[in-house]
Parts: sequence; structure tokens; C-alpha cells
Amino acid sequence: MNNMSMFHREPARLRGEDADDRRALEEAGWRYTRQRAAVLAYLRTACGHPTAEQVFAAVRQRLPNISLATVYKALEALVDARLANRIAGDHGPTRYDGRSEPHYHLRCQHSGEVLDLPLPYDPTLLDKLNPQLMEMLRQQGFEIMEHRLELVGRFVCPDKPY
Amino acid sequence: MNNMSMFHREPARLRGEDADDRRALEEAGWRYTRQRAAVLAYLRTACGHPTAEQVFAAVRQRLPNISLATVYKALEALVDARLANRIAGDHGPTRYDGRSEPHYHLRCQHSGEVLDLPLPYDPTLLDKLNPQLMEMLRQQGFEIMEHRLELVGRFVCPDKPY
DNA sequence: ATCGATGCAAAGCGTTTGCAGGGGT
DNA sequence: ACCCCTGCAAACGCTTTGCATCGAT
Repeated sequence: MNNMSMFHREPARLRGEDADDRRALEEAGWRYTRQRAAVLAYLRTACGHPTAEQVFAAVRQRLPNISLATVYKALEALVDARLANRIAGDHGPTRYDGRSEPHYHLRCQHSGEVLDLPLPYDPTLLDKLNPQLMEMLRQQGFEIMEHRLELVGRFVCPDKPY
Repeated sequence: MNNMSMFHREPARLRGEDADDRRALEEAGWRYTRQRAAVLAYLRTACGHPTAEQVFAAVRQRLPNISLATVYKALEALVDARLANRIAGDHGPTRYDGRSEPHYHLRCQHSGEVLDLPLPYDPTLLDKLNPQLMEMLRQQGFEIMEHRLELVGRFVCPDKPY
């Protein structure tokens, strides 16, 4: 690892906590399967936010028969169960995030790579920025669910140097 | 127009100002053509941020022979010449924005529609939010170009009501 | 035993590209 | 006159779908 040392992920989950994952999936109407567990496990250990292809390549080493279609369906189930998040690509493919709590991102224009920012999500950020605007939006019937903030710039990434 | 009355666009450009558009395109190494002018004109009058298909459908009324491929190439040229901006779609297709100055967006989860927010872009926003973080990023060699902020929620849109 | 999940292949959608002819400079 | 741009069609990359079989409950 190079200059990314500041972007530590949360420590890996303790043994037994996958029961929570099972519950989350089942409450959302999905089954808990080997494939979905493996996809989620990889998402959580991956540094940065992999694409579906990258997830496929990685999970394939543990489950050699898994198909790309299954990876896509697993990612859909995990996002729906709020165990993961989708990050729309600027140009390239969608990226996936094994963190469920909202947070902010740092995106590289050059490689498309996305990293988590060590900046806590503040649900009241917009109300602090411009309370009148938020009040106006509410009065107009806009139901605001969340906000997204990302820094866009350039950094040298291990796999795609300049 | 319904509850969008607060999202006024800038007044339409005055006659003769397309000379600026020509210059911008030529400085970026592109030619100024009827098709590109029409695409840009439509982007500027459109309320909200149309997809390439929507631009195609609209511009086709003025230039019946224009092709979808030409619309895509025109949009690419305009974005490159900084006369327009690309807005990545959450699920659906990319949307295009005839404003060149940075600003913030309001996105509807339901329809994918995107509107401009009447909230001025503040280049120093992140430095205000967390100056230490920004300093750390600079020291680590991250070159930050811009930030993006968008509100995500639901609103009833004219074409895709619930 | 049921019914959703899997793996494969084929189709889908949004976007890009190759190319012959047309248009801007 | 040059070379870029256009329009058409075909290819492309990413993602989704249809279907027979497998596996979780």
C-alpha cells in the first residue's frame, strides 16, 4: 500500500456476525447463500471499491464455479438488503461498497478508482449550509432522503500509474 | 410547469454570443457546426438535464437528418470545450447540462431526473468543513480539482408521476 | 417439497466506432 | 483543398434476462 494508508477500513467483522448478514438478507426477502456471503466478504476486505468484474475475479478464487451473472445478482441483493452500496461510475462501470453507513468519497478522474474519505457523514450538512433552501424544498413537496458529497481529483493508483 | 418554478435557468443568451461558443469549441480543437450549435441551444433552454436520447428527439425537430451518433459526438465536444457538463446517471443513461459553471444538483430516485439547486458553488466548502483533511490530502499528493454535492430524494415529475 | 438461487448463454441498453460522403475552414 | 464532421450501421462494454437445474429452507 502506498499513499492510501490514511484510508483505513473498519476492522474486519468478528466471527459470528455473519448471522447479522443473514438476517439482513432474509428481512429483505433474499436467501443467505455461499455466493452472497463470499461477495460480501470480499467487498468488506477490498481496499477501495471494486467493480462487478473485480468482485467476480476475486470471488472466483474461492468459488471457482461462480458466474458473473450471479455476482451481479448477489450485488443487487446486498444493496437491496442495505449491506452494500452502489457507486455510479463516471464513465466506467459501477463500483460497489461494502459499507452500509452513508459516507463520502474521493474519486480519481484518471483511473475511476474510488476511496472512502475519513470525513463523517453529517445528515444535517445541508440544513447547516442553507436552511432556507431545505425548508423551501420541503414546502414544495420534495422528500430529501440523503446527500452525496465527493471530492474529484487525481492520484497515482497502484494498478494504473500515469 | 409545476412545483419547479424555483429552479429558474439563467436568461437565454443574447444574440451574437454564439461567437463565444464558436471560440470555445475552436480553442479546444473542434469545429463549430450547425449540429453542435443546435445541441448546445437545446441544452440551454431545456429545463432539467436531458439524456442523449432526449437531446436527439428535441434537436431532430430542427435538424431532421441529425443522427444519434452525431448527438453523442456533439455532447462530447461541448463537454470537452467546457460548454456543457456530463452528469452520470444513477442507473439510467448519462444526463447533460448546458451550464458550464460548477453547481449542485437535486436528483429524483424515482425518475432519475436531475434539477439544478439554487445553492451557489463554494470552492472552499471542503476547506471549511475539514481543513485538516484537505491539508492531509494535499500532502499525500492528491490533487483535488472539484467537489460534487447532490441531494437525493423523490419528487413528482411531469412525465413520470407515481 | 417448495421455491428461490445458480450457471450458462443469449439478449438488452446506452454508447462508441468504422467508414464513405458532405461540409466547415 | 484540406481535413474534420456527419449519418448510417455495426460493434462495443456493461448489465440483465430466460431457462433448466441446483440448493436453501
